[in-house]
Amino acid sequence: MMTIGEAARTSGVSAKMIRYYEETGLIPSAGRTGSGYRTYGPKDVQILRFVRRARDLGFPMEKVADLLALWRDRDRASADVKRLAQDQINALDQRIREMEAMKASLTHLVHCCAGDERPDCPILEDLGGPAPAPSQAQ
Amino acid sequence: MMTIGEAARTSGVSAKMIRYYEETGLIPSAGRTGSGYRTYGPKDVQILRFVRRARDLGFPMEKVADLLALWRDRDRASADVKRLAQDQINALDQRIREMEAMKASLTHLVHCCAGDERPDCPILEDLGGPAPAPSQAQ
DNA sequence: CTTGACCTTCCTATCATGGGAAGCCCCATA
DNA sequence: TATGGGGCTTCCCATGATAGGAAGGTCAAG
Repeated sequence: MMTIGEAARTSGVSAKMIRYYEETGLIPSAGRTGSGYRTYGPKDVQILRFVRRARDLGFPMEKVADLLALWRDRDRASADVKRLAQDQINALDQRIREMEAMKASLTHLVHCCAGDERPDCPILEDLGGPAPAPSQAQ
Repeated sequence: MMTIGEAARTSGVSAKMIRYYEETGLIPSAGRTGSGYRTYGPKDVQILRFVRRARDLGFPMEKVADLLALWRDRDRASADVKRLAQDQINALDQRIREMEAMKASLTHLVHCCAGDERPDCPILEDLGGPAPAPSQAQ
């Protein structure tokens, strides 16, 4: 049995976050010593490490909760886990594409900008330019 | 002169956000009618559109403020603008790389998972696995 | 018994945005 | 002129995941 500080060090989850995860119900409430200190065993640390790794893969906490539930369920179907993982890949892909689009726009603008001591700048001209014509789209 | 609602529609920035930008000093305080309604002219809408576009390129509000300052400064050096844009490209690149790494890990795990009705799942095994050996790194 | 490290709870902030309530204002129409 | 509906105002709250800090209790080593 260890204190929250030791559990934090061995799991890679900060003590702050461990308490937060407990408060929100993501993880079960830790045991307590007579004086109120939380206590953690190897199993608890494993759960925390699980959460940590799922977060490192970009899963939002809600999905981490789903993964934890499947992990605990010995009768799960691996298809359910795989679907969660695939959904997360798709979500990442979506965000990557959005950022790639931003990057492409910026890269174009940067290539058009002299980048010298003169004030003329196509980047600012683009940002401050007129609204694109609505082109009578219905 | 238009109301905040019209300014929102023509600039693409919500009325909520226009008030927030004003409150935080990103944009100058709007004029007011006798009865307290904010008023916006074409110049104000142009500023709002500028902010909107910079945000669409992923600039954090702090950098948007820097861009606005350069935009207003007729003696700016385009090099300063270009540097901000390049920094933003680098920041995007960083985040894209992080997400690509997550995606690669997940893709590997997904390929290893049967995805059927059986409970055996390498994804969960990986998440719940033991801590990687510290390998006596100093 | 003191000291310092650790634990507890509670409150605050972040970043950018949306939601909603309570109340005032403006305009058009009956 | 009265009324109704939509728009405006301010103020408060929530998000998601995390960090910071204050005030106070606890533990262990010296």
